[in-house]
Amino acid sequence: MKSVTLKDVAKAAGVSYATVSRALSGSPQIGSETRERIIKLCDEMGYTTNYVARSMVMKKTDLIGLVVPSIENQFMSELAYYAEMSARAHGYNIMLCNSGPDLKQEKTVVKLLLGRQVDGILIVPQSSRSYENIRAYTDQVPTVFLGENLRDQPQSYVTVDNSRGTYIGTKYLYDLGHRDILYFGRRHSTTHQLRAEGYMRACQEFGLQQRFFNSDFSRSSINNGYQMAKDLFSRPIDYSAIFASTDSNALGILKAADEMHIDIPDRLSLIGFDNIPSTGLPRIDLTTIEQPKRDMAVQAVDMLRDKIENGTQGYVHQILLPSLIKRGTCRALD
Amino acid sequence: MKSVTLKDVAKAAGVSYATVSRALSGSPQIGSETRERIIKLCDEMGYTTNYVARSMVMKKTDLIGLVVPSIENQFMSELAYYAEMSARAHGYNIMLCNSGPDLKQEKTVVKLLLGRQVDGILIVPQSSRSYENIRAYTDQVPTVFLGENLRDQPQSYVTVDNSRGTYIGTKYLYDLGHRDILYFGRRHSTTHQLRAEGYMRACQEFGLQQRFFNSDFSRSSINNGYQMAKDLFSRPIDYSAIFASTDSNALGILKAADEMHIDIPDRLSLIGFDNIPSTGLPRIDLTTIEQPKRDMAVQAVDMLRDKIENGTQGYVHQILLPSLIKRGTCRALD
DNA sequence: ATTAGAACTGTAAACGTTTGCGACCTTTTG
DNA sequence: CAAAAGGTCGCAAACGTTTACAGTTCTAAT
Repeated sequence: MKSVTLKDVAKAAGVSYATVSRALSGSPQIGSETRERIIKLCDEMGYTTNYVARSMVMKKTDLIGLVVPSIENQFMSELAYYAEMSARAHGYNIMLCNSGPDLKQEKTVVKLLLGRQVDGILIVPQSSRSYENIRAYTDQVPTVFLGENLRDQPQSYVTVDNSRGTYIGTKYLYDLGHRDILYFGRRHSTTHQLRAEGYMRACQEFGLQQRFFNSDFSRSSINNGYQMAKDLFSRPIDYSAIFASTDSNALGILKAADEMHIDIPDRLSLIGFDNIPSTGLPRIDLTTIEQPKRDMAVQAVDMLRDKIENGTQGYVHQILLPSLIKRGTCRALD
Repeated sequence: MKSVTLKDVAKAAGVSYATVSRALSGSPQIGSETRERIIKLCDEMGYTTNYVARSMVMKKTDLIGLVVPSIENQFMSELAYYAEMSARAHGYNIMLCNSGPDLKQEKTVVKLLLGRQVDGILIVPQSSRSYENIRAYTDQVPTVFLGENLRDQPQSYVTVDNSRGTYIGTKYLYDLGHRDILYFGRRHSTTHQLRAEGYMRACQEFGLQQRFFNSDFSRSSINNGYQMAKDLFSRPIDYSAIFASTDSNALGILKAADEMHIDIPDRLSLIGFDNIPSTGLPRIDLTTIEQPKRDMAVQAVDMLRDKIENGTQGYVHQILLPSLIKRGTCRALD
């Protein structure tokens, strides 16, 4: 359990431990025979450099704190996957924290990460209020927000063009012949406001009536969508398509529709948003708007690295393009 | 960006920094007025203790390395979620590493975690060979394996009773009247060998013929299952039920069956293993065997904590009970 | 008044690195 | 042949904590 230190190999090599350190770090002021001898010895003795000691003097931990509301969420776990891969490829490790449902815990874990001396923080915020929530800390450490649009807050973030996503989605439905499109979802967070805006813009452009059905749940989940959809379907269905603000909601709608024998897509077309893996499953085959999660993740760590390594001070709002994934839940009318 | 240290608040309080440290750690040998004054001051000055410095002297980082093949996998992200929550509740933070598909990278990240001085490692192994793969490191740091059965290797692990899982699954099919049950999946890893064994045991007990269709893919994914199932369904279907060794495979089978108009469950009953969230989706509604992921995760961190904090030396094999989740893909015959 | 003891606080070492600076040795140059 | 230059290497400080030990002050008892 006792690990071998620089001092140990120095003693074995008959040099000072400064020399060993330099040999390992490839300093030019070390003779090549000495270097090779030392490196070989390190290998034999199983030396691995102690990163916490190194962090101490370097004032840099090569650690990125990743805070997500819940890693079991498909959207976030995919972001996390690409973020970790990309970070590690650049020498950083990820410290993972679930911020759970409440803002208090989000604040707690950010504070905790600060104590851990992370070089930067990558955060998938719980809501648009997260910015206010952790503002006290964001000037103490490079931070980039991921997945949520913070509008013109003075913070770096990367997100998709949510408004454009719903726009191209409704345009798609319009082109399919739909004239009565219901928008299903909440509009509390900025992200969802923007999604609603894209729908509204398309409606205006194509001369459609704007019709909203708002979920009052704070979190969009399959079950919440299901509950709301049951309510929705208990009333007359005088629309031919539903645009669900998230895939989770769409899945809930799908469940309710199946239960109430409302055929999707024959009776009703349905489109979601996010393109979480579940939407591609057999029988589900949900038409949706893709968020380029991989690009989002790697761009976010690139931005963070830039802040960390170059001390870049300003903030950048990176808005990536969503795309339409045509699958089986939308049908052409007539 | 410059953070405030013990020395800073010591100067402000007019005491030595040892006193501040003691006040914060609740040492009994500090006057209560001094303590409160110092604590208040720390608050005002925004002091947070530097964990890397603390780790240096304490020889303990309160860090647990979590290595999973891929965090985007639903099974693993759920394990990770509960593991992180439970770990943090006990004062530990999680360092996340994806080990990817190859053993080399698994070894690399474990080594990396060692350099980071983690107190322990929680690993969801890529296969049963992972034990051999990282054996060189498992005696340098407390380690527990999660999700894979290592049989009687001298290592701690927590897993489900895989054999029992397939046993109760086939028994369920038998009770439903099925007499020709095909087992679909590979048998390379120990886990899958055990699953096959449970099926075989049930077949023997109920006098059924054992019928295997082996996937030769090393990873079970929806697409691999789909490819194999297309092959399978191109031959005569002289069985009434399929036991898929994983939910992913089952989902692939479902897709192929739908495409080839083989009705599930009417023509064919289908049962999976793992109970990943996708199986509960509308229209999917896959009958499956549940792995108690939450219990597995918290038990694993409990075991790890025990090793870390009490220096427990032996190893324990924790085998949890699987359970049958009855859903819509199995039908009673006649 | 002296002192034993308690209560509190300060000093300094230690943890394992990195790196500026100085020292030594060898080689080259005038 | 002397001295400058260049190539190697060691010394020691620093990073921010924790904690054993020593030191100081104060109370209370003799």
